[in-house]
Amino acid sequence: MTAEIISIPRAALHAQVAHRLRQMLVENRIAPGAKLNERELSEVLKVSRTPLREAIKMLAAEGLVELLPNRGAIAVELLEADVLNTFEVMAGLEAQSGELATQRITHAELTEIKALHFEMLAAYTRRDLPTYYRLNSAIHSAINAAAKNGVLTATYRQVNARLQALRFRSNQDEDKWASAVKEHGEMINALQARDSVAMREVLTSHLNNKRDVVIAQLRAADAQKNASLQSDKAGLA
Amino acid sequence: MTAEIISIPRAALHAQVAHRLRQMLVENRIAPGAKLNERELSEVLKVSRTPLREAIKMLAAEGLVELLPNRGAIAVELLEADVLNTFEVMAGLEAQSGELATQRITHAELTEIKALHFEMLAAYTRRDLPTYYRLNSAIHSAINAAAKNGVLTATYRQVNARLQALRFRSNQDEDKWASAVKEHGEMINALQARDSVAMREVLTSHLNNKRDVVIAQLRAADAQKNASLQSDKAGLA
DNA sequence: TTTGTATTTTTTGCATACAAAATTTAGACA
DNA sequence: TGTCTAAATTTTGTATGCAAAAAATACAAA
Repeated sequence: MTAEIISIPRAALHAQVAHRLRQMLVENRIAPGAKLNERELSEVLKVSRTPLREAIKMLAAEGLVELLPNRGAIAVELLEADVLNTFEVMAGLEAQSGELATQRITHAELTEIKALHFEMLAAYTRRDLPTYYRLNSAIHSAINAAAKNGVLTATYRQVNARLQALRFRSNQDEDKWASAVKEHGEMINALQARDSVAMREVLTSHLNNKRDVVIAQLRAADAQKNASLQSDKAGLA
Repeated sequence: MTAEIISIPRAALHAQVAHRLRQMLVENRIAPGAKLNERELSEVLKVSRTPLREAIKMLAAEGLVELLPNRGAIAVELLEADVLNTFEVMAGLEAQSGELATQRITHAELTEIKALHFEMLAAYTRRDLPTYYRLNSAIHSAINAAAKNGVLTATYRQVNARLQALRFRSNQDEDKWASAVKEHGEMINALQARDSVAMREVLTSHLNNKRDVVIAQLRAADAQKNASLQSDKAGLA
């Protein structure tokens, strides 16, 4: 008797590589604007260049890297304008997800989202940022899933992927954090009341607030960087 | 003096191949569900399998083909549910484009859209379907461009690409066509009045109507196919 | 005929090899 | 020292080769 059928034919190499690269990009282990050297990466990931290149092409189609003719690929660099644009689209997608979710969510789904919400409140109370983030994005995904539209989910995932790289280096401002939690409460209420207008509104402003937090962080990081560049220069002079 | 820099380094092979495959998929020259045989395609396109495979991976990331582990790629088959989902997302994206366009459109852009609209009316009057379609999609693209959000444009293009394959085999019902034209007039008015609420509404219902037309065509085509299968069976019996 | 199985053929997936382009380095000259 | 040019090196892009998996075929048994 063969034990449970061996297979589970683990993902093809190019898919594995794409996954790992995606992770590296999102975690900023590959800096924005940095070149993806094929020989180097193929050594690190221990695969030949063929599946590596296939993976890079997928990431290019996803918008995570940019292809320069005869010069390989670089990790995309998100200028402030890009971030604003991305959040604008995300706001639209989340608003639509929420709106549809109020119409299509099942009792079980709503129950689960409420449970996640309480878990998130616990993480918030403990100021446990990693857990908070995890639950936060789980809730947003659950709302999206409740909209019962696979195309919307795929689109949402793809657009959101670009922002992950930014979110990674973020620690919250207390006031903003408090309002984000409050907004989440309002989402639950709107969902429960099946109030699609309210849902759209709260999600739109929620995303706008997220956008403001991220932009503020970006600017702070930029100022930091410029300051240190300045002091370097002074040191050299 | 070097004459103008020779370059124009025409797109890399994998990009050309991706372009041609995209076209073949959209024009239904590769049937939905059909397998993409690598050897065969590489002979037809006169390239080796390497850039071909890279192109296929890009199309997979774009959602135009599906990758089956160890079994290559197949052209995605859009079930009715997928079509509905795609139109739902497109409606959201178009509504957002229109809304933003009312806020950001320039005088020159509006003027050009009006001109395109009149050209489209001419094509409609002549019942020149191909020209009508071309102008129709030019107008929608122009509205999208007026929203001044590159991420929105990219997302719009990608989601829309899936539908192109369907639109291709469509000839209009007279009444539906008339209302589509009327809705386009309302768009122009809303844009001119910078009325974002009206713009959102007209685009949403415009897309819903498009959806209904496409679904009706799909069902008609399906019925046709089933009928002919039935008669084949009868012929054999 | 159908069904199951073994064998052949085809096809995919990955690695390697080679060509072309870009980058870097070295050297000549001012 | 600085700058331009040319050779060397590196890197990307494409083709080819080989192994493993899937599909097709042939054949035996019910």
